[in-house]
Amino acid sequence: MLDPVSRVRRFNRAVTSAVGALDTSFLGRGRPLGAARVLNAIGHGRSDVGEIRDYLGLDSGLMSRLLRSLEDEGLIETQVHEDDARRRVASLTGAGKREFAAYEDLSNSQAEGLLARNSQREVLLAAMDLIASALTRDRIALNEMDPRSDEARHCLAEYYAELGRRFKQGFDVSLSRDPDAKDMRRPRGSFIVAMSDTLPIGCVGLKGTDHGYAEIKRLWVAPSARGLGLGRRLMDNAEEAARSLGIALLRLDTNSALPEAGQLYRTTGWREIPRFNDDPYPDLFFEKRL
Amino acid sequence: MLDPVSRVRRFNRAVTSAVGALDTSFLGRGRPLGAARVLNAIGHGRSDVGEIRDYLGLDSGLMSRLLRSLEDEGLIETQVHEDDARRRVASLTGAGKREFAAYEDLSNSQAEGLLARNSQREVLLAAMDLIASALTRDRIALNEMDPRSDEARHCLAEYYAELGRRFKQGFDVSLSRDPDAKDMRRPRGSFIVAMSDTLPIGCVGLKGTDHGYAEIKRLWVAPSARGLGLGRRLMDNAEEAARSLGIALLRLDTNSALPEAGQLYRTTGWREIPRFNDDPYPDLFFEKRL
DNA sequence: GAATATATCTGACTAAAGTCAGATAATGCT
DNA sequence: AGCATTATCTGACTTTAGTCAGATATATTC
Repeated sequence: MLDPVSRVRRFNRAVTSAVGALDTSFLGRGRPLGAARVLNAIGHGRSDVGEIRDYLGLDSGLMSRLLRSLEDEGLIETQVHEDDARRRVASLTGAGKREFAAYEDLSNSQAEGLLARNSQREVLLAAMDLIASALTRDRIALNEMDPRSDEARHCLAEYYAELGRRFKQGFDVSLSRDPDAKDMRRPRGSFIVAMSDTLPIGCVGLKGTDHGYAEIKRLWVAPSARGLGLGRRLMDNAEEAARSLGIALLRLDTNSALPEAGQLYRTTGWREIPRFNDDPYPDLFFEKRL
Repeated sequence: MLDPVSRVRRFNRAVTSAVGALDTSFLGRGRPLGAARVLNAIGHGRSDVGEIRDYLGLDSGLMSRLLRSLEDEGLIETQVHEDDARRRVASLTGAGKREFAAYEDLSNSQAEGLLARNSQREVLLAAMDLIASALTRDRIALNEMDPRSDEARHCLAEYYAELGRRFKQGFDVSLSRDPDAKDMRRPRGSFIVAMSDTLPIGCVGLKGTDHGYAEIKRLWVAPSARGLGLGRRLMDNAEEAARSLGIALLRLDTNSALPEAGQLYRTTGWREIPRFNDDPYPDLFFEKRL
C-alpha cells in the first residue's frame, strides 16, 4: 500500500481513468478513435503518410482505409509527395481544420478542467512537468536552434531567474557579459535546446570569440528534468558542435553557488584555470582541450 | 508551448504512451485485454459479478462471455452468492492465481522500471502522489477505522514526522498526551482515515473524555493532498461522528506553527478558549458547540 | 400469492481494429 | 535496362468489443 511500487501503480490507475475520459469525449464527435487519431496527427503537422503510420503504429492497410474514410468525410486531401511519387502527403481541408479545432477544444478543456479543480495549480504543473520528463527521457531531442527563438528565450529567462534565486546577491543580466546572439550562431558558435515533446527543458550556448577559444555559456536544465543526465548530454553536444566548427579549445566560467555544475565539469575532462575575464558573477574558471 | 494547458497536454501524451506500453505487455500473455481486466479485478478481491461489471463498465452480455472464456481456460470458478441466488461470485482457481501473479509481475516491473530509470526517486514519487490525489479527488473515501490499523498508523507516523519538522523544538510523542486507542473507538470516540484508492492521505481522531466534551486530535492531510479541501471534509466527518455519539461539545488544541489549521478552525465555527490542558506542545485552544 | 423488479445468461447482431497476401507504381542500384 | 526495394493500396479475412432483445431464475413488494 505504501511501498514505492504501489504508489506508482496508484498513479497509473489514476491517470488511466483520466486518459480514458478524454478518449470518450473524442468518441462523442461520432468518429472511431482510429480516424480521430489520424486526423489529429495531420492537424499537428504530420503530413507524410508513412510518418503518421509509424507514429500511430498502424498497419499499412488499416492506415490506408482510415485515410480513405477521412477523405470521404471531406476532412482531408492527399497528394503525391513532391520528391518521391510513391509517398503521399495528407493535409486538412477547411472542414478538416474546423473538425481538428473541435478536437483541440476538447483536449484543451479537459486540461483546463483538471487545472481548475485544483487550488495548487503551480505545484500540480511542476509535478506534471517532472513526470512527463521522466517518462519521455528517451525521447528528449537536442536541437540546434537560434538563440533568439521562443524556445531559447524561454530557457534563458528560466536560467536567469534561477541564478537570481541561487546567488546571494541576486543576478542582473545587464551587469553580466551577456553574449551576443550572433556569437552563438553558426559559423561563430551554436545554441542547443533540449526539447521534451513541445517543452524546452534545457539549453547550452557555444559562444565564438576572437581569442583562439570558444566559451560554453548558459548551461541550464529545468528543475523538472534533473537527474536524467541531461546536463552531460548537452555538454557532449556542445563539444561536438565545437569540433564541427574546428574549435580546439573551450573555456567556461561558473559560480561555486552552483556545485552540481562544477561537479559535472570536473568529471568530464575540464580543468580549473585562473580567472580569464572580469565578469562580476563567476568565481570558478575551467578549460578543456578537444 | 509553455502555457499551463500545453504543459498538461504534454503530461497527458507522456502518460498515455506509458499506459499503452503496459497494455501491450498485458496482451503479451495471449489473452484479450477485456478478459485480462476481469481476471485482474477478481485477483484484486472483487468477487461479485455485478460489482466487477460496474467497475469495468461492461455490458452484462459481454461480462458473461468474458467470465465464460476465463472459466474455459480454467482460471476462474463461479458460484451462486450465498445470500442472493440471483447473483454470482467468481474466484480464482490455482491456475488463475498463477496467471494473476504473472500480470502482477508485469505491472510491478513496469513500475520498478520507471523508478529505476530515474535518479530522483523520492521527488518522482511525491509528484505521482500529488497528481494521483488531484485526479481522484472526487473518489476520496472517508472511512471510520481502528486507530491501530495499518492505515491509521501510517497517517499518525507521517503526522508526528511533520510536527517534528515544523516545530522549532521538534516533536516527541512520548512527551505529548498521546490519546489511548480505545478513546478513539466507538462508543467512546472515533478515528477517520481518508483513503485515495489504496493510499491513506489524511486522518482525524475524535477522542472521548469523561469531562463532558470530546476532543479532536491528530488532524492530518498528506502534503500530496493539500488544496483539495480534505481537512474540512475530515472535520465535518468528525463532527458528524460526534453528533451520532450524542456529544454536544468539542475541544481541540493546536500550535501557531500550523497556521493553516488555525485558519480552518476559525472559519468553521470554532472559537478560541483558554488553555484547558498541560500538554507542552499546543499554544492555541478551541471549542465548538454542536 | 401475484405482480414487479433484479441478476445473469444466451443468441443474434454490428462496429472497430487489426492481419496478411498480393497488386501497382515509383525509385534505387548495378 | 533489368532487378530488387519501397510506399501505398485493395481484397479477404479474423478478433475484439460492444449492443440489444429476450429467456430464466430468484427476490421483493403489496
